[in-house]
Amino acid sequence: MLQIYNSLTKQKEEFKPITPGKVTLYACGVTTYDFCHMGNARTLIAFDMVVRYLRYRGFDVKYVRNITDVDDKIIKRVNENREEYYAFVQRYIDIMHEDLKELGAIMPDEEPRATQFMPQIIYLIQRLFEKGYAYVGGNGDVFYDVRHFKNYGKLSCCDLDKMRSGARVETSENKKDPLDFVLWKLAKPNEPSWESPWGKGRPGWHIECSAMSMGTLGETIDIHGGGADLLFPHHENEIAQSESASSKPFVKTWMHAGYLQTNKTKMSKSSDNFFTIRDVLAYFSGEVARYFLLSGHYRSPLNYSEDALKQADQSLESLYIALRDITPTFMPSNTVFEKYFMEAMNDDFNTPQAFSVLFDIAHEINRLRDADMKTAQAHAALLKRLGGVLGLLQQEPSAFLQKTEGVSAGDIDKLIQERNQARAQKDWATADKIRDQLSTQGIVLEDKDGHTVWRKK
RNA sequence: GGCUGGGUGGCAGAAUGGUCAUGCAGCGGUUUGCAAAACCGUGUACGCCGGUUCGAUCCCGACCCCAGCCUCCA
Repeated sequence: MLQIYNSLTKQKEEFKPITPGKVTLYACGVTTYDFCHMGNARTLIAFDMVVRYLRYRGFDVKYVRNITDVDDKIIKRVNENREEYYAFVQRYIDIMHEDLKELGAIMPDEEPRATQFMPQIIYLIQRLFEKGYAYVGGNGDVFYDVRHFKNYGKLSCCDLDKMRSGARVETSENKKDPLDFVLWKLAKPNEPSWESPWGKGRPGWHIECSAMSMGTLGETIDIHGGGADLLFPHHENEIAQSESASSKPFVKTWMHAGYLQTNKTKMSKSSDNFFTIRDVLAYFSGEVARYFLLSGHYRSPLNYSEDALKQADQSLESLYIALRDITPTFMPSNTVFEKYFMEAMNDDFNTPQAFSVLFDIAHEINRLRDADMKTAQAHAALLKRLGGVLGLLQQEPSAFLQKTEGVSAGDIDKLIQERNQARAQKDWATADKIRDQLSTQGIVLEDKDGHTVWRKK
């Protein structure tokens, strides 16, 4: 039984899709005005893992991840760069796609962009007017009237009046209530704009996701999620808009990924403590970065450090060593490993626990490979399959273990030959000298069963 | 001020009322020409103080500390 923690009810619930066997899932993507950082990657990879596991469990998942391509920050950057708007946005979309590919992410089935949903957005705002939830403010912008929606605050669990006492809520004479938020914002000069019944302008931040979620997946969907920082106000506002327009529940299960931290504080663009995906990929492979991101439970904070990445690299290496020089064959029967793996993942996607099962299988392969190659091969097949559910271990082991920089495989083989000639003559001094030489170049040699294999260190 | 999560061994990071997380690193052993890898073994970990209990890291209460949201944020 798959259990998922629902941010709306604050508890784990048995997951039952609205339509048996099918899952509609919407993940909030990124705003494309800069390189994605590892915090973005964490959330993106968390949902990637969720989709993969749901599919492994046999669900027919429709996976939608949006792109926010209208936004104040984008406009600001575009004007600073004096760049053409769509060219700027497209550049960062391409970069995001490249980065996510490196991290082994699957593509969503649909990737809607806010700018492609203007008619739906405008229609949604019209519906909100008809039902009395929208009004034109003092400055001509269109606002959502939170006072009208009695369930406002049900996700982020805040009392309207208490939130107001926080004093960090910006007041404005344009709004009826400080918490009211913009649905449609009138354009200023040099801003991209779209025609609407309320004048040329652009949508507010939250309305686009409501329009895209309902437009691509329906008015009530199974899973909607994003980073924990979207709980309020973004997701709260999405609920308000969507449910007051459709009079239906918007989302059954809300999922939120925990923060990636650096030095125990949240990694974010505004704090200037972030590392982009590319920063990490300059030193570690995408698979190592992915392993790291999944090495903590998706809802827990995860601490980013170079050391943590190194540990991920080492861990992944030992899994690949188990898969080295072995041909995965058929699935083994009667093993308890897959059962344990599923139990871990069924418990709100407990990837750290699932990892421990992967290591159990790796140990089993290493124990069996001399005594019972056939069973070892079967376990190798299982390890690769379960690793695949997490988007890991799909490379050839040699591709992971022998990724060299600076030294060519041909040169290494030549030196290994020389060394083995020396070894045959028991010229240990020469042999060790060659090994030390390779070692300084980051190459480790292993002598086994009369031949020598190498890997990067 | 309101609200949400946390505090686990050198590091990362899970579960759990009483026998093992797991990984990385370390140590001892087997193996090896020496190594490496692998295998076997190895650690007085659970913020502080009370309480419940035959027994608590895990339940309850107080306290301390940390992070986060309440403003753009994955």
